[in-house]
Amino acid sequence: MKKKTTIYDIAEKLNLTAATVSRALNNNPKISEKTRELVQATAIEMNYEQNTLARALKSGKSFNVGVIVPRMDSNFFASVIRGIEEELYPKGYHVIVCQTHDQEELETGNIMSLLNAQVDGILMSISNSKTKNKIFNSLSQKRVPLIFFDRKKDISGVSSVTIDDYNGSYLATKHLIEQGCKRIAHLSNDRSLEIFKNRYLGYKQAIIDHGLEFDEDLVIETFSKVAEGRKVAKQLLNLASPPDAIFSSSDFTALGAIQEIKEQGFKIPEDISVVGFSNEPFTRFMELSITSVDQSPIEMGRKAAKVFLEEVDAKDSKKNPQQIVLQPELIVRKSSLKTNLEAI
Amino acid sequence: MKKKTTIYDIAEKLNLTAATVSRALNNNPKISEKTRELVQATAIEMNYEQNTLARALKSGKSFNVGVIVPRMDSNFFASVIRGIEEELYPKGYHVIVCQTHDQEELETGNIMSLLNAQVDGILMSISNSKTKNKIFNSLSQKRVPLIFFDRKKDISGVSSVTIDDYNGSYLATKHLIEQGCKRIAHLSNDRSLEIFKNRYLGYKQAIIDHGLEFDEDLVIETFSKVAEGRKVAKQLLNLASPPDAIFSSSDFTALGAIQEIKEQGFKIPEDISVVGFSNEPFTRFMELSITSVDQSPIEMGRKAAKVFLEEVDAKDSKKNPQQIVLQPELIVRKSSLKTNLEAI
DNA sequence: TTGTAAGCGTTATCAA
DNA sequence: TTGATAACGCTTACAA
Repeated sequence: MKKKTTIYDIAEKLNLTAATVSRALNNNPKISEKTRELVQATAIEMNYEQNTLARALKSGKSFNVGVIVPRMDSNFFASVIRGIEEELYPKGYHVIVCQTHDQEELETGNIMSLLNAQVDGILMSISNSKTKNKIFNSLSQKRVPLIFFDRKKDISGVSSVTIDDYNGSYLATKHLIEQGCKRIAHLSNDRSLEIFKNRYLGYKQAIIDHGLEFDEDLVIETFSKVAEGRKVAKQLLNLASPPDAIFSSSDFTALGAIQEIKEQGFKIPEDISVVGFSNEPFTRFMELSITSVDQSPIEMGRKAAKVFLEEVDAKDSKKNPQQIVLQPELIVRKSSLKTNLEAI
Repeated sequence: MKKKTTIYDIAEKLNLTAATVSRALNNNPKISEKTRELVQATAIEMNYEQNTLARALKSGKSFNVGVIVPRMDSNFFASVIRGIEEELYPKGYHVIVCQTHDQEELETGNIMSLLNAQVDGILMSISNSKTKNKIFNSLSQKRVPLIFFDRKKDISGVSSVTIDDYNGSYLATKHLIEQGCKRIAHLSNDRSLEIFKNRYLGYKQAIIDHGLEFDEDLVIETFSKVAEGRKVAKQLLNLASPPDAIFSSSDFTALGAIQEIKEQGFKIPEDISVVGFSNEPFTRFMELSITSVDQSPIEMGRKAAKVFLEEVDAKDSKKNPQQIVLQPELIVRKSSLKTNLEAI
């Protein structure tokens, strides 16, 4: 194996010491311009590449950050990761992505794996399962910055970047009301997670603010799968007084609901309007495009990465945890737009 | 900061040396059973965690492998990554995922980044652009195993795990012929990539084998975007003698084609049948579900990871590059299944 | 401005 | 079976 060039090789060739070479390479001020240029030129000539492992061992940093997401094949999370990459690559960091598949064991396991891999920080969106705080405490003990995005937990001292789910939900529900809908059902999700709790609350408040009757029977807790959406829609359609609109906290359940509604012969949006959440690409591509709430995931990723950079630089000084909240945008499409407003 | 426990701490507490502790922890045979148990118990008690960085520095390995994919938000690549994870996590490796977004600069940049991060190997699916062989040569010079999956390049000494695209294509085309289609168009893609060349060739051969006329005008090269599918379908429908079926090398272009066909008032599959490739989840979820070719991505990932493990263990001994080819499966759905065969 | 030397946490080699 | 020591490649006081 062709040995890699080290700073010793450069030092030897130039009759200097490794220390000087190291300084020259790192643009340390305590060095002459001439030496610096000579060293840097020689480094290029000899194909020198820094051994990041050694630097990491010495500095205690790995220049890797871990990103933990429930899954990476959703457009939302993939886009957040993209945003994180955009911000972190230029700073010399690498991004290790792990998926939890919403399983608590995997979530805990991933955190431990990443810690073991010496990541300099963890950016994560927590899973549905109620991961114990214990593991997060061990993170702060080790002084590994933890930043939540999208799905957070309230842990003191931990920063987060989320969207205003409450407002997104409020906007979506208000839109349905303005389209003339009177009995709006809500497909909720594990409300021990803030995002789903807030989506529920925003929905509820919009109903109340507009003088409609809030009916708890129209709120169903399910989870983000197409098949679940079908199942739940079936339940709703069987009610004595079925809804004339469904606002889902997930695009996937919205899709399932749409399939079921159409199959039972109802028209969308005329009979029943549907709105989803997340603005997954398929909501745009469907024959019946789906109204949804966009969460600006790239922006979310970039913001989370910036917070990480601040915290990792802050070292031992007291942390000022930030709670950044982005504003969502309602994208109106066919599934809820009644062109003739006679329905009102 | 609470200092991490090192083997020195354990050694000190037990009046041993770090070397002995290291041996005990690594189940080195040259140690007494008693010491081993004592050390291991103490390690647990003191919350010892191995510093993988130091181990990496010493061994020259990082226990990280890099995975490069065009994008991670397609079900296909996400599933391959899942397969790789399943195989590699138990062996103590971590997986660093990078996306190229089909840009050559990013592809080259990612490889260099990963090398700089000291990955022990790279598993990749190459991008559409014609990445220069130079970068791959530098990989083999550094003795970093490179394994291609799905989208490969023929480089001597490099292993690959692919599916039999030729056969998948052949099956899909044959299926359309059996459904009574006579003029089958093919949406191709950059044929400098083997997968798309093979899908083209399988299609062509099936046409010829079944006595149909092969018409080069029915083959259109495009790229994997929904909007492209629409555009290309428009072209095809404008032909003097339009096709009665479209076999697309991508589910995304198939989807676009379907949108356009329906918009122009044709019926699917009666007037025009459509088959895609990759078995993305949306092909199943659409109101009009789409026939597609499944590529068993998880299996592909696992196989690729296994090849990596073999190569990384082989050390300096001569490599025996493997070319593993998996068999695809045709999943027939509504977009091509004519229930009444009167069309024949 | 440059050199010396210690140290980051391991593992491997040699000696005891 | 265990201990002492060097080495992996780099950074950084401290000394010159």
